[in-house]
Amino acid sequence: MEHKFEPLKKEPAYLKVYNVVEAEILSGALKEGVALPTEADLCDQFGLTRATVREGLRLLEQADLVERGAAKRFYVKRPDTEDVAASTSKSLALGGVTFHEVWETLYTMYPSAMALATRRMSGERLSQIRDKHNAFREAETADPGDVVDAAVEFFQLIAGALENRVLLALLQSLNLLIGASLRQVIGKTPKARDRILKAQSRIIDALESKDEQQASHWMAKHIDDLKRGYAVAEVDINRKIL
Amino acid sequence: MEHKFEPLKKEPAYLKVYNVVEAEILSGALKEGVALPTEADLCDQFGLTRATVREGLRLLEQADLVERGAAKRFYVKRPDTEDVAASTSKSLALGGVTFHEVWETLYTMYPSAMALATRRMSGERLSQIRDKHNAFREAETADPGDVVDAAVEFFQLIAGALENRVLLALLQSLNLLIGASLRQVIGKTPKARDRILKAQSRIIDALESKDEQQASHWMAKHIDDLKRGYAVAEVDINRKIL
DNA sequence: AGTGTTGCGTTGTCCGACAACATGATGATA
DNA sequence: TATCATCATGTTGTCGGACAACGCAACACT
Repeated sequence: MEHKFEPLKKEPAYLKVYNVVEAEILSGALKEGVALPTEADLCDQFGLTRATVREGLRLLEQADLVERGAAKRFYVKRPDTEDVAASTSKSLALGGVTFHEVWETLYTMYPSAMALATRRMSGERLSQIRDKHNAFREAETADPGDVVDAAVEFFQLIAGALENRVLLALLQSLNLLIGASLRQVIGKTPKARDRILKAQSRIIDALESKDEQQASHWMAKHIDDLKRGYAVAEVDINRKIL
Repeated sequence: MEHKFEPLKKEPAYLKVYNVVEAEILSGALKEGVALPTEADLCDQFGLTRATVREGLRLLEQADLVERGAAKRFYVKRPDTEDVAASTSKSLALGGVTFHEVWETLYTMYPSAMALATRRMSGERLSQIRDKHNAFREAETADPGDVVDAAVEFFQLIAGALENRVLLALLQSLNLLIGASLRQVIGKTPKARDRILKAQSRIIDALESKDEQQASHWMAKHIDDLKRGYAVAEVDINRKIL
């Protein structure tokens, strides 16, 4: 038996730049908000040329680990749930997921999240939700886009009430996807606004009376209703959302 | 009241490269698997120099939209759920989520996913799960790392059985996080292996008899058990997993 | 106060160059 | 003829230096 050697990796220098800086951020050596050295300084410290260092910086940029700040300098930034959700949902949408997959995920996750949301919902958040709901009701907008925005925002507020960044990130991704998919059918479903309003109202009532089962129940109904919207709009539920 | 103007943005050329190529991939003009033009060709086509084009390529690379293939060329690639999950979980872990947040998400999502998994589980997948389970049982490994791997793989197989890429991507992120968090406590929980084996066995039984409620129930128990592991290992559940 | 001006540091882009490497063609050898 | 070594070519990774555009701060001016 011969000894097997690992294919020794010689990662390009620009990747090393990325890895080193990422590790420093991870380890806490580079704290959030501090400015990265200028490109010229990085060149000195790494012993590389600007072209190479800059390629590494592009990787950091795309990874959302740094952010352009004052004077175009880079500042360290830990990606927040919104960034994570945005890139996740973008990749998924791009990957060609179907209406059905999005809907089913919604149907699987949200009702069970509602139990937690009901327990953890603060009075402050609840009144915020109620306010948004009322604003949506009173703004008698005919613009389908506004309806989608209001529907998605409702989900966002619920997700935020969970006080859990992991759940939040996952549900936010989902919310973006549901927004993208709703946008494609909302124009053809005239009664959508009323149905959404009614569903939200029932869910809010359940939240106010701290009734976990009712909250779950009406959320499931709400999501089921969204599915009916696809049928009304006559979109094939197995079509890709993009 | 003064009129407010949008801050007019002039994106740098390397970003334009990224956006243009991304749009081409999205629109389908660049199909998966086809090779990107060489850097020199891209320079000609965009009217830019290699340094600039390469910065754009680094963005595409980090976004997982292209992949190095034969002869180091770039090939178009739509990100699959594994890539999405990896970057999602990495960002979250980096964002400093706690053991409790990860655990709570598991507890919220998996039991309700089990109902769907039970319905959709194919005989083939089920026997695959059973095989892995038996292999884990018979490999009387003492290596804590192997135990974690087996536990995570079990979750992965369940998630895969859902036949839903959105759910899969979300649960995969979660699986990576649970792996990372388990790795930190498994060494201090000597009975973990047995408890995990027993839990898996019960879940598999429920899956075989197509009993959704039992599957949900034992999965909830399983996850609850994982939480007990944190207590045994005396880790503060509100600590960050990294 | 508010408004030019000037200067400096930094980033965005360009040019040209070369070594390292993979691929495919060429040629030598059995 | 088949196999293997060698070389030419194309592509990427890295380098060095260069310059324009831009942001910021300090200053001078009204």
